[in-house]
Amino acid sequence: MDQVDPRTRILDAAEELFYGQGIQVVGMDAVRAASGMTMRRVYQHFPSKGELVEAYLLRRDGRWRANLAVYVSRTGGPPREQLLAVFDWLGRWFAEPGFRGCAFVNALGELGAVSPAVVAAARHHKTEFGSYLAGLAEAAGAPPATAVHLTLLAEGAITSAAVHGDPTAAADAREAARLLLEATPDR
Amino acid sequence: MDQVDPRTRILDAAEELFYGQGIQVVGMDAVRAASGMTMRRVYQHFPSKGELVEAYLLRRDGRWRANLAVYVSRTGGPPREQLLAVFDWLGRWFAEPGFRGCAFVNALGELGAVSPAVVAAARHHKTEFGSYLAGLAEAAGAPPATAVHLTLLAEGAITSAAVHGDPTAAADAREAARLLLEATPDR
DNA sequence: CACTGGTGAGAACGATCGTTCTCACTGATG
DNA sequence: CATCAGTGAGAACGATCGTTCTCACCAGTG
Repeated sequence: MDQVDPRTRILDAAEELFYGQGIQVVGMDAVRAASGMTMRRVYQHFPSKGELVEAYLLRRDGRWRANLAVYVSRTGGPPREQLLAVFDWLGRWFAEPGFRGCAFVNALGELGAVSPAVVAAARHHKTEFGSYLAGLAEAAGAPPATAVHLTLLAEGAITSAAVHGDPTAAADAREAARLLLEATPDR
Repeated sequence: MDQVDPRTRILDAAEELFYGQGIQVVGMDAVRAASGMTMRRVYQHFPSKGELVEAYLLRRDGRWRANLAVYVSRTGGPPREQLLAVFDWLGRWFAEPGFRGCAFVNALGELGAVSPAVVAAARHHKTEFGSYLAGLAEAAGAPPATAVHLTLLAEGAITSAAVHGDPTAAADAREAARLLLEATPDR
C-alpha cells in the first residue's frame, strides 16, 4: 500500500494540495503531513519548495497530455472526429470533482511574475498542447489556422469552466469547433 | 498632482502591484510605499487586505468593461463589425506593456480556493462580459450560441496571449470569430 | 495658555513559512 | 561490545507579513 516510492508520495500530496488550494497558500508542512513523511525526507527529495513546484508542474504536464492523447486515439474515428474528441475529453475533465481550471494558468497567475521556471513550464505545456492539436488538424486536412482557432476555443473552455464551475463550456467549444471545421471543406 | 483623493491613490498603487506581481506576493507595506502614504491612512480606507483586494477587482472590472464598450461603440460600424472590434480591442490590450493576462483569472488561480469574494468577483466579471457579447450578437442577428462561441474565443485569446506573451492571439481569435459569424447567415 | 483629537512615521506584535538543527534511537559493522 | 552513519520527530531559526500600537507633533477650541 505504501510501497510507492517516497518521491511519488510527496508529488501526489503536493499535486493535490497545490492544485486544489494554490501553491503559495500551501506550506511545506502541509505537504509533509499529507505525504505522511518527515520533513527531512521531503527536503531530501526536493531541496526547496521551488523545485517541488517545478516537479509538480512537470509531472502534471506529462500525465495530462498523455491522458488526452490516449482518450483521443481510443475513439478511433476519422481525424475530424478525433479533433472533436479533444473537447469531449475536456468535458470529462471539467466534470471531475475538484476541477479548478488549468494548473499552469493558475500557477502562472500566482507566480508568473516572480518565477521564470513557472513561466517556462506553462509556456511549454500550452505549446505542446497546441502542437498536438496542429498534428490532429493536419491529419484531418484542416489548415494550420484552424488548429490555432481550436486551441483558442479549448483554452477558453478551460477558463470558462473554471470561472463558472460549469462543464458545459466543453460542449459549447465543441460545437464551435465543429462549425469551424465545417467551414473548412475536407481536403 | 497629488490632489487625487487618498482612496484612489491607494487603489492605483494596489492595482499596479497586484496585477503586475500577484496579490499574495505583494505586502501591504509595498502598497503603502507605492501610494506614498502612511500605514494608518491605508488601513483607514481599507480595513484589511482582503477588502483592498475586493476593491481592486471591483474597480478594475468596471473600468475594463467600460473601456471595451467605449472602444467598440466608437467604431460605429454595423453590429457585426462591432463584434469583431471586441477582438481588436483585446489585441490593443495584449500589446500594452505590463500585460499579464486577466486580473480575475489570475486572482482566481491564486485565491479562488480560499476566498469566496474573489470567486464572486471573477464570476461577475466574466458573466458581464458574456452578457455584453450576447447583446452585440443579438444586435447583429447572430444566434445566442454564437455569442457563447465568441466568448470562448475571447477567453482563450486572453489566456493564450498571457501564457505566450504574444498579442497575435487576438487576431487569430478575430479570424475565427469572423468565420463563425459567416457561417451564421445574417438575419 | 491648557487641552483635546487626530496625524505621520515607524516600531512592535503575533502568526506563518521555508529551511535547518537537535537529539535520542537503530541497525549494521569492526 | 563499541562505533558510527543515518533516521524520525519535531523544535528552532530567521525572515516576512498583516495588523496594531507608540509617541512626538500639530491645529483648533475654551
